[in-house]
Amino acid sequence: MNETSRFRLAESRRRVTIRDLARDLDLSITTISRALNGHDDVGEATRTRVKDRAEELGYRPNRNAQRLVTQRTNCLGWIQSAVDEKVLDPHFVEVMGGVLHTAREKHYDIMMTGEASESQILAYDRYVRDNSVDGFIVDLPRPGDPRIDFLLEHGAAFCVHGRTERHEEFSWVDIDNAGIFYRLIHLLAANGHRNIAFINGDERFTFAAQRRIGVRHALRDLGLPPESVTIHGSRHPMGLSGQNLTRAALADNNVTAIVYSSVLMAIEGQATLSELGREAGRNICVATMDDQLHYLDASQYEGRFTFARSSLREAGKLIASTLMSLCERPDEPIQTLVPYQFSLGDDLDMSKADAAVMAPSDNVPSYEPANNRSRLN
Amino acid sequence: MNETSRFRLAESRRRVTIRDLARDLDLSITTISRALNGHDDVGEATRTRVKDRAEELGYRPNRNAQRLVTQRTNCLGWIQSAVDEKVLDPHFVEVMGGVLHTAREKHYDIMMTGEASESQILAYDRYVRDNSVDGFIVDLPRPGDPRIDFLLEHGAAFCVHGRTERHEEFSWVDIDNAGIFYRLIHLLAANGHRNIAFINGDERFTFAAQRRIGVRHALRDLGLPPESVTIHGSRHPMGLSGQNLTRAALADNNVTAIVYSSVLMAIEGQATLSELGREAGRNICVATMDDQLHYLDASQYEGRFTFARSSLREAGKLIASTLMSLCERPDEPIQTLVPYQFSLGDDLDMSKADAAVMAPSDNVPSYEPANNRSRLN
DNA sequence: AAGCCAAACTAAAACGTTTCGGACAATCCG
DNA sequence: CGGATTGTCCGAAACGTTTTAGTTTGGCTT
Repeated sequence: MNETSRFRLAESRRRVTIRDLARDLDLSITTISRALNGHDDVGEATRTRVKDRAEELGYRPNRNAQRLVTQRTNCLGWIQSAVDEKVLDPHFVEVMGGVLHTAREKHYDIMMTGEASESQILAYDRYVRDNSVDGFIVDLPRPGDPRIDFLLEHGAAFCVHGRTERHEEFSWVDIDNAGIFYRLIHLLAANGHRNIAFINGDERFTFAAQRRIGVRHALRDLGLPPESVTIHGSRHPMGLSGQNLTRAALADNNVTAIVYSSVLMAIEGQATLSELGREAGRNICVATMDDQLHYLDASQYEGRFTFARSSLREAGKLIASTLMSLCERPDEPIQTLVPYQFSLGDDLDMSKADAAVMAPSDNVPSYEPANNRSRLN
Repeated sequence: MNETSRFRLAESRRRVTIRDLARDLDLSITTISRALNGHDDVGEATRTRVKDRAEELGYRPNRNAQRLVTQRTNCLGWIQSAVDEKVLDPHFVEVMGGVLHTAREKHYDIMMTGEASESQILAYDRYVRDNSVDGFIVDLPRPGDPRIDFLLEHGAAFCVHGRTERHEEFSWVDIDNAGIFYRLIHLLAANGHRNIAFINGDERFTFAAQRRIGVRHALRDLGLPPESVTIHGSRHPMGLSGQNLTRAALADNNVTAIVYSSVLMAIEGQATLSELGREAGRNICVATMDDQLHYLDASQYEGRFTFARSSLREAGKLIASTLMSLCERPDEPIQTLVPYQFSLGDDLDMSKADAAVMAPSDNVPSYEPANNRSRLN
């Protein structure tokens, strides 16, 4: 291959720019731009001519040039906290599926980054300042989460999956964690269960802390002693698997019901139940949150388990659409409660419970901080 | 708040640019840039002065301006095929954890996008042309995968997690799927198992197809009839859960061993085994691929299961580093086989098997296409 | 026929960087 | 002491868009 042909190849490989297109069509760059972007000051004939030729030549506007001049990126940032320590879990992909789905519809991309927890805030800071993204998705909030303070401080657009303090001030998508578990306990109690094991998620996160609060309030309102429900640690850290936790829960022979915070743990626990001669729906009552993890097939246990069902994928879709509309016109915070439904096992009877309490639709989105310590400001 | 103070606020909120910094330090823009980027034609005194002041003012170079002028984005594209139909599964997050970890180290971000399968190639095309990313991660290749042909055609940088046809021509990270399952069958046969159930992954993907080939070759080399191993469909589509498949496998009472393609299925199947009065390691032999899913705790089954263990997270790290070095100097394809180890259950004896066959270290990276149909070109 | 208006188009500035080619001193060498 | 060398710094062009503030053209009024 001689120099000339190599040059030609390189030349032909060059990406076609708006200038090339303008020269080719003998029009100004301005007209090309405005034709392609649908402005109304360009004739219909010209517009189709431009569009057709652009298609033919495979012209794509350079995203970075666009972003530079418009100051908008059409990218949503999603910073993964502590990729090493934190376990990206199966629930996460479910949310991500929803986010990607809806983001794509509006031609947004997701910019994802892992970050050690010490440098977390720095990562947000960097992205805010260097024009990498238009807004942020914030995952798994904790009580007093510094990310939220930071983002509010800097006036950045963001949507939180979950709630924590200051939740009136920012946009979020969440389920009624407290309410769901309040009602689950209520339902179990109404069906005669007085010795319940509760296997919660990681209570350093607000979602799990809220669930525990829901349980506590249920007992209080039912006038039952706190010991009616024993709490069996969280799924994390590693080693506290569904199997282990289930075994620990059933060490007390009086336990008649187990409430799981995740269907994944419930399924893991199944083997242990069998080994111990327990059968869900017959001699042990199993209730669990069902996040509708696509990969798992929870329908297997329909009728044997009691489910509180809510779609994490749906939550992901809502997070994305919330954040995108926030990026486009940031006015009031947008706050969405994702609905859920109960699906009872054959061993439970809904009619025994107070209908007014059980109806999720009557629910006033309840949230209360895990503790009342005054916030730093 | 009056107009003036509002203006001031807005003004002070303006992101600081290199021009601001230059004016502030009474230096040229060029010098700022070169000082910050470590060029050697700027005095040490000036360099520290610039760096300190940049830090003070919180200056961050506008990424989009940088990307525009350098023609490099420091972004890796990861296009998720068919977010709706394809199930983003727990294995995926594990790989992602590794990718994010290593990408972050070298200051790369991951640009993620979901795309319906019809428009898949279009999405790659767009990203290639519009300067969105420097290279691509390609997931879950299938036989004759059009994405690979396309990317080779366009000379784009990419790294595939897995192999398929033309694997000599591109960069990949993979495990020896065929070899692993070849040896697993060999091991089981050497320990007297003559009726084995194999629960494979989705055979539309090469990883699962390769595993099946490994099984077939093992039987051939051992001189055992093909019926010695029955294949029980894949995990997908939905509804074929670990429970269902395990039940189907044990419908044949003569089955003495089950080989799972994923530890997730193996764990799901545990409940079913218990129900059927089988106990792993005692009256049923369970062997499984263990991808070291962080969220699961497979150590529970140490000694009862036989594991072929390989880290998906490690694979993710390798994918990222491969792709990044490809982006920086694209020369020869980089091809990496991720190692694995066996961890035998107490019911199996390694010494009964031919050591020469079992040693993974002796393995010649084997790959053969699932079928021999000639490729379209 | 002059003036006006709308429709269709465009030149040039701007976005915020990096880099090329040079400029200007101070130092070194013979 | 003059010329070459070295160490620092800088002006201007370039990257590929969008947008502002027009200009041109032709038809329509009156």
